[in-house]
Amino acid sequence: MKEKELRRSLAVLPIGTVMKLTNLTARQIRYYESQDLIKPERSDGNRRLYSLNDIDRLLEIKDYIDDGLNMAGIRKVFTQKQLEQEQFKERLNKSLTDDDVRKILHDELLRQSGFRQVKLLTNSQTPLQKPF
Amino acid sequence: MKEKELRRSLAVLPIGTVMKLTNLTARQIRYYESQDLIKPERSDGNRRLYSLNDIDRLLEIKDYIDDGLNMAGIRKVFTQKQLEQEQFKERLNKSLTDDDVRKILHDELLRQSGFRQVKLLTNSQTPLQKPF
DNA sequence: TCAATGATGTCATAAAACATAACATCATTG
DNA sequence: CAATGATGTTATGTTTTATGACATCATTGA
Repeated sequence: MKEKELRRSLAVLPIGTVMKLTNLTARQIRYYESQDLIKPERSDGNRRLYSLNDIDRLLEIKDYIDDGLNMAGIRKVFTQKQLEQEQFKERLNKSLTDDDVRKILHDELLRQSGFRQVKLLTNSQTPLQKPF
Repeated sequence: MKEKELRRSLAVLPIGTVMKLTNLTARQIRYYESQDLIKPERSDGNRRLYSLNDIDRLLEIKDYIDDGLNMAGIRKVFTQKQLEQEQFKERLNKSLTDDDVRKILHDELLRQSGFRQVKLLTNSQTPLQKPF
């Protein structure tokens, strides 16, 4: 999936392509940029370069405008969304490391047990075991 | 899936984007066009416009060149491939219409049976009926 | 070997696309 | 009604692209 993410964030589309893909005018697209709703990269010759993710974002902006939001409102929505996104990733990370710990623990115990059958009530460090 | 096909054949990418996406020079891309290996659309202002399918095709061309084929060879490969594609579709179509016939026949019989067990050899103009 | 061919590079020129900034328009709202 | 927000329009300068001509360099067939 990392491959796909990369493609989607590859900034290669000039503003003309973006216009066709979003049905927005260049004026609108640049204005949204001036309002910090989107931040395209630049080519060597200073041309704006957009990614597929940028396209998605512009379409999202269009939707919000249709819903009656103004630039400030959309900006808020985006920063809020980003916050949630970060929190989600953080939680995901945490749970993953917890899982790692569990896995490590499991392997450790497995090694200690020497692959013998688990006996309950042996002196203290009785290894847990899961049938694979 | 029709949606995706549409997107993939949407010609919106100018040659500069194609260069970045394929690592080919403009000279090469235009040359392959002059050799009938690819046929991009044109904008109102006569700029070449490529689709994602075109990108794929150009990458394919690159591969064939790496394999030692020349333009004529690649052209042959493509026309051959197209032939096979057409035959495949034809066969697919045929099988589909056969399937349609079967389905229609089945519905017909079902209707004639009036949801009773299908009895062969009844003459019966039994009224049609659809559940719900 | 040598000339022909194939693939690509490079250069020149004109046209199209783009960037930026300034001013115009038009609706909404305090 | 004046201020603000969103977008259109116009002007000017830069970058990209199209096309055609000529250059280079490797391969190949006679």
